Amino acid sequence: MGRSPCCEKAHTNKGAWTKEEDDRLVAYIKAHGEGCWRSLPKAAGLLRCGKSCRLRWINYLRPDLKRGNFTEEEDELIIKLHSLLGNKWSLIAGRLPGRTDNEIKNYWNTHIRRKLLSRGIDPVTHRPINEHTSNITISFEAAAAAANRDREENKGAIFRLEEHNKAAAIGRHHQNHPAGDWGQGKPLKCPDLNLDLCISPPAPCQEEAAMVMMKPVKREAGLCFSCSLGLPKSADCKCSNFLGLRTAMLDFRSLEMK
DNA sequence: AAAGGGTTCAACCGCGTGGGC
DNA sequence: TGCCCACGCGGTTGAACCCTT
Repeated sequence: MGRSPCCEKAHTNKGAWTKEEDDRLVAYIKAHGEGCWRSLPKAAGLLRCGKSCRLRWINYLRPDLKRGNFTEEEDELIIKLHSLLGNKWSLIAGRLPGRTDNEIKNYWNTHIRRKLLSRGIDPVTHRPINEHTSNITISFEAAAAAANRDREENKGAIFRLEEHNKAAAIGRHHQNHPAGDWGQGKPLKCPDLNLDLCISPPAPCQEEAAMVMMKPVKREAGLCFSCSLGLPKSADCKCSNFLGLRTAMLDFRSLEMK
């Protein structure tokens, strides 16, 4: 027994949307707002399933969509976020106002993957393609192991810093790789965001960080350009945020929350 | 000009999750 | 506590378009 279908497929249209269908959907949502996708098609007089309506609205009809080509700035931000979050397209989209997860996913698969490959970077691991693949550190699954290995390699220095930061109930953003080094022809290293994701019970201010993470970043909301891209702080930077996070210990479970 | 292969992207599909009962 | 339902997500598909020969 399979899962029951989300709608009565025999009486629904499929494939490309017509102008008339678009108009009906837009008019209905303008009048009644988003939500109740299952009942929306019938109410709006559309022969579509709710899922299809939702997707059409979110990916194409929403008035706040940016559309048009991605900028270099957006490219680099997507790459950095992907190295941090993996294929969490909705989370990545949440950091790019006006862009949808579907759009970013498609753009990644068609443009950025190739761009990274041409730079000699594995788009999955964000490591140089010829580097030994056992050193993957970008996934959440590997984060704890990577943190341990980093501690070993740095003879405890990072660990002490972590302990210090834990005590101060703030996270870490110790970073000393010039952003310009990345992808500029030198031996390529993965963009070392150095977020050192840790699995730990939330400290008091983590909840605040989690709340911040649930909302899309608006760059004008106190983030300088460098911080919004995850680059090292500039001399005149006064931000206490990184990628929309307060510099708190980042609990990856918070990242998953919406 | 036409054929064929490659690319892009809108849309679909199935599963996981969380809330309500 | 367990079930059901609706929603949201990520992977996949396929039609339309583009490019090369």
